[in-house]
Amino acid sequence: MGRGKIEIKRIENSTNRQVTYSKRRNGILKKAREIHILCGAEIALVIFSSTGKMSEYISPPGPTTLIKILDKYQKTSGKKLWDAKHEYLSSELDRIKKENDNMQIELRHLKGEDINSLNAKELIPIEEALQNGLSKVRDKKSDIWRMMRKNHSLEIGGNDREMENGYHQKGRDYPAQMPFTFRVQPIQPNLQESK
Amino acid sequence: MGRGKIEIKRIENSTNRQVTYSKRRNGILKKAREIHILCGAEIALVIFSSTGKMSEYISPPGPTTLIKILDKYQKTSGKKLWDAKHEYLSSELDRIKKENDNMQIELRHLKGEDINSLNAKELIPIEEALQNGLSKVRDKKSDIWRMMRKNHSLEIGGNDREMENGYHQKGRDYPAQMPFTFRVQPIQPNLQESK
DNA sequence: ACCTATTAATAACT
DNA sequence: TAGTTATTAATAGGT
Repeated sequence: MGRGKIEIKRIENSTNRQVTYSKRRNGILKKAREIHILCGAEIALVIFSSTGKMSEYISPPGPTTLIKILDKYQKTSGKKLWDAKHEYLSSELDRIKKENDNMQIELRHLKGEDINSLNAKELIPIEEALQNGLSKVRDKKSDIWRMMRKNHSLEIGGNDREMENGYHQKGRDYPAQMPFTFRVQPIQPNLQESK
Repeated sequence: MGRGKIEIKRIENSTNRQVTYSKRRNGILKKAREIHILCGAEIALVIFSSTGKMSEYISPPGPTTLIKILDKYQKTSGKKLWDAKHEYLSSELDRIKKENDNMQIELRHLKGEDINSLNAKELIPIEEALQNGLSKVRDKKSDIWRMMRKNHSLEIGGNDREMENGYHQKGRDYPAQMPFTFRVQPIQPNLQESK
């Protein structure tokens, strides 16, 4: 497409090569834009001229588009772009995500959620775990209760300084069934998030 | 350049779009090859069709060319690629690790572990959760049991072949409180860590 | 940079 | 999905 046909081989005349580069680069960038607009393709195009000047066209505009495209490139082609460290991070992430999912499931089961799909045999260990946990927690609570009565003090836990005010009702009787029902206290922050 | 001029805007007809994509993709790949050969440009081109199919053209052939081009891209443009990716992975990892830790703690507490440091007030929600979970699991087990009795079959779960030995004690009475207490069975591995 | 003859790409059709 | 062709688009070589 020009005043004459040319062979596709390196242009030796350097001026000519530059000119051709410039023209064809514009052509490709335009084509890239067009295929993106016309066909919704995602496209990442980076060119360096032989003199080191860079041009780029990267399709859905956005600062992370190139990264996303390169990520997809890796997954699709199987070729590695990021180094070993990144690989390590990626695999760690995958591993922990899986662990997370498993814990999520176990937690839900212990809370009695999502158990409709389980059969009796699968329910047994869950029930045992719950029974076991419940015993331990109740024992612990009883321990604490006994200690408090023995000391005639209501301090709970050795390091707990927030338990002072209005709390020394010595000799109060607690019902046997539910020895502790604290209707008191500044609300403690949840257990969650030990950072 | 065709039987008619077209506007550069998304082609709505999907078949048409697909055909045009295919043709233009070939066109761009050819142009990319040509500018590389004619002008000695380095070029990295990755395209994904809207259906996710990838095509690429990467110029001086070689397994590390893309990486080199992207390195140059970073230096030339000042935009981060590796670092941005790295930072993203790191923060994701941190976030999920925290989530993981929290679940770990909650799980251990539900199992009655690591509860010595908890005070009575902290034990209450745990006990409630356990009580609640236990009820739900027992209800579910009862459901299953009832269904099984109705069907005059002791098969537990459709695919369970390990339920044979010593198990068909027809007519055994189960105490009302604890309809199922399989004191049998190979101990099931704990739920933990399905890897 | 611009011009334009010529080749190359491709839109519509089969 | 792959070929054909009329037409438009890109561009080589010249100014």
